[in-house]
Formats: sequence, C-alpha cells, structure tokens
Amino acid sequence: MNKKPSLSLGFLEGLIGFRLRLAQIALFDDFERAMRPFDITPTRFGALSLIDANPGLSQMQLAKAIRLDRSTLVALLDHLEKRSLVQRRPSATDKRTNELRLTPEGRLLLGKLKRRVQEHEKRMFGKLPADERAQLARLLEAVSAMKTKQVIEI
Amino acid sequence: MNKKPSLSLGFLEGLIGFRLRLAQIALFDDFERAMRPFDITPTRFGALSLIDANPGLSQMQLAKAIRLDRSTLVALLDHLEKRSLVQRRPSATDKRTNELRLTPEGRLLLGKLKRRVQEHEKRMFGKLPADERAQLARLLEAVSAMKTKQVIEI
DNA sequence: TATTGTTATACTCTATAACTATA
DNA sequence: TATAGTTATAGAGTATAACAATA
Repeated sequence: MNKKPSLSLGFLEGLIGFRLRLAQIALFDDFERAMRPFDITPTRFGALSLIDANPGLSQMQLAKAIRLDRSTLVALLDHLEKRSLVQRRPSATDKRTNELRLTPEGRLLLGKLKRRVQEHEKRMFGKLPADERAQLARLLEAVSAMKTKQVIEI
Repeated sequence: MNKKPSLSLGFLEGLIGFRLRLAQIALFDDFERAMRPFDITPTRFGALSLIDANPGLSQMQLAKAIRLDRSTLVALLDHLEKRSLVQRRPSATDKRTNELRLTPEGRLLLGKLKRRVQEHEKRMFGKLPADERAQLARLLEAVSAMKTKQVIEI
C-alpha cells in the first residue's frame, strides 16, 4: 500500500542553498494562496510597496529596485495601470521619465494586501521565537550582501 | 552626477519573506555563474544529485522529490540523457516505469559539480561562523516544515 | 553620445489535458 | 479504474535588441 521509503537527499542534505530553495518554495506557495483573490504576485506587491514608499519615482528607479529589466517593467505597470492601481505621470523636469504614483484605489488595495502579507508572515515565521526571527532576518541580509568575489573559469 | 538617494523599502523593510527573496536571488546568481560552463541549473543539479543518491528511482519519485510535474521532468531528463549523463532503463518489475541511473560520465561530471557547489556555498556562507550557518540551516528547515494551516477566503 | 520608456521578439520554465501502455 | 511516462499546447515571466524622444 505504502510505497514510501522516502528518497535520500544525498549531497543536497548538507547544502544551505538547497534548504533556502525549499523554504522559498514553501513561502511562495503560501504567499500565492493568500494573494490569489487579488491576482497579486510577489513582484507586483513589491512594485506597489516601493511606489507607495517612494511616490514620484521613475520606471528605471523602480526597475533597478525590484531587479527587473526596464522592458519587463513596462508590462507589469501596464497591468497595474489598467487596474487603476498605479498612475504614470510624465515628469516636468525630465521629459524622458514618468513619475509613478499609487491611485487612491491603489492605496486602498495595498492596505488590504499588507494585512494579508502580515498574516502570511505570521503563518510562516510566527512559530519561531522573536529572537530567532530577528536572527533569521539578519543572516539572510548577510547572505544577500555577499557579492561574488571571484569570477570562475572552467 | 550621483542621483542616488536610494529608495526606501517601505513596508518591505520588515518582511522576512522579502529578505529571503533577496538572498535567493543573490544565491541563484552566484550558482548560475559557477555552473554556466556546464549548463547546469539548480533543478538539473538537484535531479543529478537525487538520482546519484537513489539509483533506480522512477520518474514519478524524482518528480515529487524535486517538486516538478511529471510532464516537466520529461524534457529535463531528455536533456540529461542526450548529454549521456543519465540513463532511463525500463523496469522489469513494473513495466510502466523507468529506472533512472547516472552514467559513468554523469558520475564524473557530478563529482566536478559538487566541488563547484561547495565553493559556491563557501562564497555565500563562508563568512558566517559555523554555529550561525547551522542556525540558518535549522531556521530554514523550520520554515519549509510550516505547512499552510488555514485556507483563506476573500 | 547616453538615457528613458517602449515595442517586437524569443527563450525558459512551468503546468494542464489528452494519449498509450501497463497495473 | 488508476498510474507512469509521453506529447501537444499554452501561459507566465524574463531578457535582448532596436527605436523614438529627450537629455
């Protein structure tokens, strides 16, 4: 009946990168489920949050901040603008750029989303004691800060 | 000259999920760079490692272990088989299934890859003291273990 | 000359549905 | 009836290259 000798992880067992990957999958899964009714992905949520925190920023600034190519950002903003969540306003000072702002609807929705995301974080990390959560955040930051030092040749 | 007041992270600032996302991006970046000469992605590396550690496993078993649909796995295995790294062998006991094994070339390559991955892990986590690395691994496992308890309705 | 936003295009990764052969 | 592997297909999400407007 039960054919589950459960596979050995082998070399993967000891890799922190592998553990991080699994955690990321679990996290994304729960995030996606929480946001499904709003059709909001982590990237879209990131864009909304950054526009909210930095009203008037340009598309290039936003693209860099969320690690997207500027061409990729166009479609994302088209989507958010079509939903009347975000507004592109041509800048007066540099006519090449657009200033990005949330609409009132955008702010309203983001408020709801933030509460959802807080619940999501609580589900995923709430079981950990506060000091371990802080430790985890600190360690993850340290990892992000690590830039590739050496370029490797075959 | 320098137009970098650097954006505010706003709400994202306090999110562990966001930190994890950034760490994942940095990690993937370095992994990709290290593996580029071999055309090996994290998923392919995972598949090779699991086949190595569980010779004779079926495609379904592998698919579940690396969180892919069985249809998605087909192309991945086609690729690895075309490169003579993996072999599909029809099972004698259940003729619907294939037994997966590394070829000698596959084993040879995996050996090289493992060394690369160890270097990669050292680059990304080597600066952390050993006890913090262990703590990080432990916390990430705890996060993965967290299953979504409640299903959320709008 | 360089940068910004845009478009056209293509590539990668993934899943769903339907087929076949076995169980 | 159900499962394993396959195929056809489509949908996200991403990047590269070229273009017009502006700096």
